[in-house]
Amino acid sequence: MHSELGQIPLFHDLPTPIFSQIEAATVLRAVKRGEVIRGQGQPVDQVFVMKSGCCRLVQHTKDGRDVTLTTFVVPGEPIGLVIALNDGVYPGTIEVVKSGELFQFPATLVRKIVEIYPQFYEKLLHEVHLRLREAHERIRELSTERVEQRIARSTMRLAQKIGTPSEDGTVHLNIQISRQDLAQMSGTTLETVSRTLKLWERDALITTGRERIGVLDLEQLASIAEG
Amino acid sequence: MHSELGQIPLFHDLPTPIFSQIEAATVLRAVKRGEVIRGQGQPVDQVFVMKSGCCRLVQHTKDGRDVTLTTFVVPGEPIGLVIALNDGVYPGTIEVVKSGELFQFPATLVRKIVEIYPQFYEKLLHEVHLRLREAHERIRELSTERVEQRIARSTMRLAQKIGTPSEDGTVHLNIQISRQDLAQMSGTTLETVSRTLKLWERDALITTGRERIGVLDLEQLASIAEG
DNA sequence: CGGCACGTTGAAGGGCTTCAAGCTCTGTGG
DNA sequence: CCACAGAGCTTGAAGCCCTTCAACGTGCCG
Repeated sequence: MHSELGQIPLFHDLPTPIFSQIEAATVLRAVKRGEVIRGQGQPVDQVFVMKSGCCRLVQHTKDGRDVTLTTFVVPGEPIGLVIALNDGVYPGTIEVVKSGELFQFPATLVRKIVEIYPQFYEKLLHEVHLRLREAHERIRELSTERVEQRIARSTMRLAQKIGTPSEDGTVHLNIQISRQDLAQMSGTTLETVSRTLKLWERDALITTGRERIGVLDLEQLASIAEG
Repeated sequence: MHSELGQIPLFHDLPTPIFSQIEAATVLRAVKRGEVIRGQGQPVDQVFVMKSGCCRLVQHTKDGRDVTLTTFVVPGEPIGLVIALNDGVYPGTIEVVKSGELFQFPATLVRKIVEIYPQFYEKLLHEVHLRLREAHERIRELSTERVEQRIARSTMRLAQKIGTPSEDGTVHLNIQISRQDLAQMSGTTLETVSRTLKLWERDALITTGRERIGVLDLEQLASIAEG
């Protein structure tokens, strides 16, 4: 089976024997927008690597509010690999934001990889470290910044992670994203997001539509984010 | 030189040659409350492991506000080891909260450790993973919870990490901690912390004093944290 | 074309910040 | 030893940012 798993940087340096073993156990799975891959609190039995499309990690609170923990998981990035090493559970629901495909293989294989090839730890460490930095950033933002700044930052993060520039200079967020989604990423409410986007549209910073955002003036958005 | 470095779990399984090399390069450094070990943005030249006392990681914003990123770094925990692998800079100021001692050795040695003994990655990965979980928790709290809840959580986290129960059932936070400090950990202002602590004291949940907090009723504090 | 999810807009109000002034504790030096 | 300075703490008042609730648009799909 030729799964194209070898194209993922995470697996580039793996010795052939273990790589073949993973490849043999890997399923390529097509997922659709809205689909829930794994639920919050579920044991990590299978792990995933994005091939195309994208996902997010959402944490649900007792009183029914949702918080998006990560910026979107894009192709090449792993889901659950580190937790698999600790026999842990998913800290939130893995939800598909943009239809695509993901590689899936049993969590037990992760431990086999690092046993045979401990350098694999380095890649995982790098990945987790990046997410920690990002998390720290968000803690600072949530602690000190105003809502409008935080929405601006979320928008910019999206633009740089999944945006595709079109010929007219607009950065189009090539994804369906609702006011509610942005609110969960910024620690605010959908109403406030709606009002804020409306203001920005009036000032020609962005274009908006139903579950659609286009960034016109990234610089001014950045200046809002900075205060 | 007998540095007691071997007592740190992080270094338990290290092969003798590399351990000796580290031990030889390690300095035991006494630090006092208020001392700044390394500044935000400074390259990671030296790395540290707490031996006694404790530290915190504080991020400074442009407009002069401070945010405490980690709960306190307690004995046995490392500072800068992961960043040393990426030739990075300190993401915030390392500040001593309680006088004590820390081990210090050159950042370049960290790469040597993992080259010779890649399993060391596992320990680092575990450490970073714990902090990421904690960071995600705080993001959820900051996004969805009221100030009083967040102050309650900060207080409880402190109690469980550095608290020492005394005979009368009080959990004494064996550390000097100001209203301002708690505010930085909870994403609020010192005035709000002051008012909140006063309320709790009136209701016999805690005792307070200048830079001092004692927890009387951990359960009720928990119920406030939960809403 | 009707239903439904998403989005807009208004009004009310509250939680928290901000500013300000005064108080208390602690360590220090005369 | 005591006064004093300074850091930490308390308390009040004003007000704003944002949430919350509610009602009504609007776009999309079967």
